[in-house]
Amino acid sequence: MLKLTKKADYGLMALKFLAEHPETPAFSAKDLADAYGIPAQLLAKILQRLTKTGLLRSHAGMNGGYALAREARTISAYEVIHSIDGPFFITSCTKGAKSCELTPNCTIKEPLARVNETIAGVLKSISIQDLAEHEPAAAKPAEAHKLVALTP
Amino acid sequence: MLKLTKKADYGLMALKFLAEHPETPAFSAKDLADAYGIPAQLLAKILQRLTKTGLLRSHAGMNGGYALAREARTISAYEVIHSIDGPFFITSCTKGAKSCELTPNCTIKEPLARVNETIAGVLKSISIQDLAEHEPAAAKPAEAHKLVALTP
DNA sequence: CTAAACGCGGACCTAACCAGTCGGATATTC
DNA sequence: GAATATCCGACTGGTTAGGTCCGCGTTTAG
Repeated sequence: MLKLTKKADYGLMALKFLAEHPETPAFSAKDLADAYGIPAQLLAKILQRLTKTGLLRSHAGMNGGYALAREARTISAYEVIHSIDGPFFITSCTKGAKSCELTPNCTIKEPLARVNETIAGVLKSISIQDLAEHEPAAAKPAEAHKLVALTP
Repeated sequence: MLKLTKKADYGLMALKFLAEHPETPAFSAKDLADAYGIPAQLLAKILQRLTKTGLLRSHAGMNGGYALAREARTISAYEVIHSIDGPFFITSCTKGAKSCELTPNCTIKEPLARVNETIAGVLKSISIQDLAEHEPAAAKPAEAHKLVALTP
């Protein structure tokens, strides 16, 4: 179906919320969960993952919580999704040294991998800041065809 | 995880195979399944779907089978995937009249919808013929930034 | 005309995976 | 030391993808 998980959605929402409130030093998982009606414990685990991957900074104890580790402008949607859902690939053939297990000539995989990179490129070009601003100005046309061109 | 289903993969493989053998009038589901080591009955159902959506032409009886309904150049990967997996959306919020059920301001959905359209555009720009040719020349740079530009 | 080869299509099963929960441990502040 | 946090593994329940089975309609070869 080509859709990303709710966890990734939640993660993006939370980061977007943090980007919209830069003055506040930290938000607890519960604060963020309440803001969007997300199950608190679930969001907590997501935020923990984002902390482990270096996108968030956490602080335990009272008045603790989470804050962006970097500037919102420098955090891409790709990083968030990748942190939560792991590496994604369009091709269901799991990549790596072993190509398609049984299928000998899965030549379909190759052009689809280009598509995959294109999507990744688009996602990388979108920052959390872009999400926070309602007017989404992203993906400069200058590098657009570099992203989309399938012939290197 | 953002990956398309095996069924869609199988469908693309089958269409690619048909595009590579335009001289042969028809291939049975079993022929195509054997060519790639795909479960025959499963591929059969996929091909039936593609027939219903008008991408393939079927012929029952002996020496029957499937053939492309149109020229390979005019069949896009998007159509194939859409036929098999149905409409896909990046956002896990199921679209439609009802927006995000509980979440009041899921502003994240809007820019992600742009990404969704971008992906769809890339997929639409790739034809079965492109898959069949090993050297994949797709997505003319001319319309590239039209696809990627998130600000209309 | 009959049987083999084929497409058609519903019902069904199963294994994986996502979403969400529970419970406990550790850290920090007051 | 009590309240408020993060941290983290384990467990469960529901959905869906992947795959199978079986019976039916159609066509063609012999």
